[in-house]
Amino acid sequence: MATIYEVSRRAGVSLATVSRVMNNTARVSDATRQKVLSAVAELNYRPNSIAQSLASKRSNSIGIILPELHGPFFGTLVSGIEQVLRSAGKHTIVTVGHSDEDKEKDGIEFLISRKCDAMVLHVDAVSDEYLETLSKGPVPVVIANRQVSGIAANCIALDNRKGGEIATRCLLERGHREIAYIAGPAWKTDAKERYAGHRAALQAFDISINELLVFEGDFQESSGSAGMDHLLGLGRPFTAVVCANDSMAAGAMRTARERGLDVPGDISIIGFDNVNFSHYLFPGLSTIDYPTHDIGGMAGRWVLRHVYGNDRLEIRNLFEPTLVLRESVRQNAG
Amino acid sequence: MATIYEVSRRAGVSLATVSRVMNNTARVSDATRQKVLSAVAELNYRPNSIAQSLASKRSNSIGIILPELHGPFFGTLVSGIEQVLRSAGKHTIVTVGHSDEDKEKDGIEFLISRKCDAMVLHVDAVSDEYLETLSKGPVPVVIANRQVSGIAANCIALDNRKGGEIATRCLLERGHREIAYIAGPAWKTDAKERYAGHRAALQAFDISINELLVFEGDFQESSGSAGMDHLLGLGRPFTAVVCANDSMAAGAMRTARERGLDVPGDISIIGFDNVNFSHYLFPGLSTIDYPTHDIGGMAGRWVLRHVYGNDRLEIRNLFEPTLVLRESVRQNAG
DNA sequence: CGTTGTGATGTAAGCGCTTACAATTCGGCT
DNA sequence: AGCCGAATTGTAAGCGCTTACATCACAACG
Repeated sequence: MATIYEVSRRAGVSLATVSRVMNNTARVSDATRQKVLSAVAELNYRPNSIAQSLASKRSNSIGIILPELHGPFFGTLVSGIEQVLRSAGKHTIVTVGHSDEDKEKDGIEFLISRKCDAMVLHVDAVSDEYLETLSKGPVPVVIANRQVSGIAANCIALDNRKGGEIATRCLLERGHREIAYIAGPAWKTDAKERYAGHRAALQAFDISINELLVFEGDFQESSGSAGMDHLLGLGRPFTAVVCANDSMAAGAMRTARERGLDVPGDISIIGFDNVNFSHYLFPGLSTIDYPTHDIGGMAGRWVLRHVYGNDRLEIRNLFEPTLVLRESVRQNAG
Repeated sequence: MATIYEVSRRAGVSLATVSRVMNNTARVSDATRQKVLSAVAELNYRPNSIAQSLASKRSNSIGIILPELHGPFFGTLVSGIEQVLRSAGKHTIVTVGHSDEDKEKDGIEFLISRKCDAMVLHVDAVSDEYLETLSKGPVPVVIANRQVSGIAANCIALDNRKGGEIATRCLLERGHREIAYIAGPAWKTDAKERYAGHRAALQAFDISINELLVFEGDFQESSGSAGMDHLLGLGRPFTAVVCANDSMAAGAMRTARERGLDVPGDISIIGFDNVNFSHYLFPGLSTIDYPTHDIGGMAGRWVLRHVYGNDRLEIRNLFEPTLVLRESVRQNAG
């Protein structure tokens, strides 16, 4: 591979000049620019970006850390980030944290050692304090899908609470009064907030929460099934169930059908996330749209703005969830 | 951030010695090793991997290029790659090609300039020749989910043809004789092979292909719906339809139901890929399992073996598809 | 006691680029 | 002609590390 040195020789100019035309970092006369450009073309020269990074202390790469890479959710998120960053000539280094504190920290350390210009973090095992400290450090941090109070400006998230509220309100407005809830793991922030939204909606309708009708799942389909089983076994009547995410809703729906219930005839179900498969379900799953791609894109814009100085970019920190109404929810006949 | 120089000063040894203990690249007495290690700890030193790469001409990073990042498929693939590479201390740079020739080439150029030690490519727009030439170049290439004849050893793929055969055979063995086919885009290699498998299976049962019952879709759900509409409009009887992927199968299934047909009562449907949502469908979709995660993992192993010299690793180039039987396929009563 | 071999450590030359600073050129004025 | 400042180009010092090679200390040996 040709180096900048060979280009400079062939063009008959200095290293610095070549560097300048490559990076458009200073005025160069048209004549020399042409000489350089043709030397570049002849030698098929491509700057070694590793060397560039070392010399400029800019790596032009952004680290991303996610809980997982498979599944419908995170791919969409990375996709959003990558798209805006790539179009600005930056690139992404992706690594996973498996929702494990050590692995998450490890991944972060790794990205730092890789001299990323910034990091986009989607982590759930490390503490808020850790993140606050981290954000004081040398490498800028944007936190996706989590709100850390001390560093709100670095967070790009969905208003989960409002989402939870909308979901339950949708049911209430359709006449449902006995509403069960299949929650996410209580230690996860988003799960907590969705649940808080649920309670707020009930309260707004002057309905007291029946703790019996709440089941704590783990965001997996199987726990949706288990939750539905549990709820049905209670013998307490209910006409609708809110699930804290679509996977659990799918499990719940399946189990309800297996128990001979009709959805939405006997029971309405609403999920959360609007993942890719939710409209494939039968009946189509009503849910709360999670603008994952947009949130990813916004995280990318945040970086462009705060790290690469593109000040014209508007940043929004909190995204609004919206209702997606499909067949799984129906007016309560009772 | 501390540099190796500061560590060497604090430990009272030379740069080289610090480097040696960091990389375990030569014998160092226990005493000095301890001195170095504690200096490292005190300064919280982390090698600058950019500088390492420049000096060693090893970047310890592997480039990945994919058509897209969202959707159920590619996330799983990256996940497989990342997992095995990460556990070997390597990392991944991900970029997308959008199935567009220029973008794919651009992405590849980018990864090369980034001095990746190797590239894992999942591309469909560039030509076989381009890939063959590329593989002769300085950076090793492994090609996922595509078989390029000249460089078979660099390809990790699924036997799509056999998969197509298994799908159709599954229907044939259950008494179906009038079998429709909703194909993928004819210019995609995998679509072609799956279709070839379909025809082979029919042939093995001495059934001649009815071209009328073949519809070319584009792998999207909507074209599955369109395909089903088209087929039903033909007025020719058929008792089963093979879809070249699950998304189209989902569309076909939905449309069949909307037209008042029972799946699998009136018509059996089988898909291909076994994507995450296929078991969420109602009825559960029978399909051909695509071991995406394993294929990704194998691509990672290929790199470990051929680039980092881990010779003990076994490489398999062709993966066998397997049948996943769910409710959408039933014995033909007629 | 001088040699020699061996293991441990140090020295210093890059890796390919960026960038502060110095040098040069050149047009416009007086 | 002589001078000045702006525009252009060149020089060279790093960026933080790896690694070939040199050096050193020391034990074993004849």
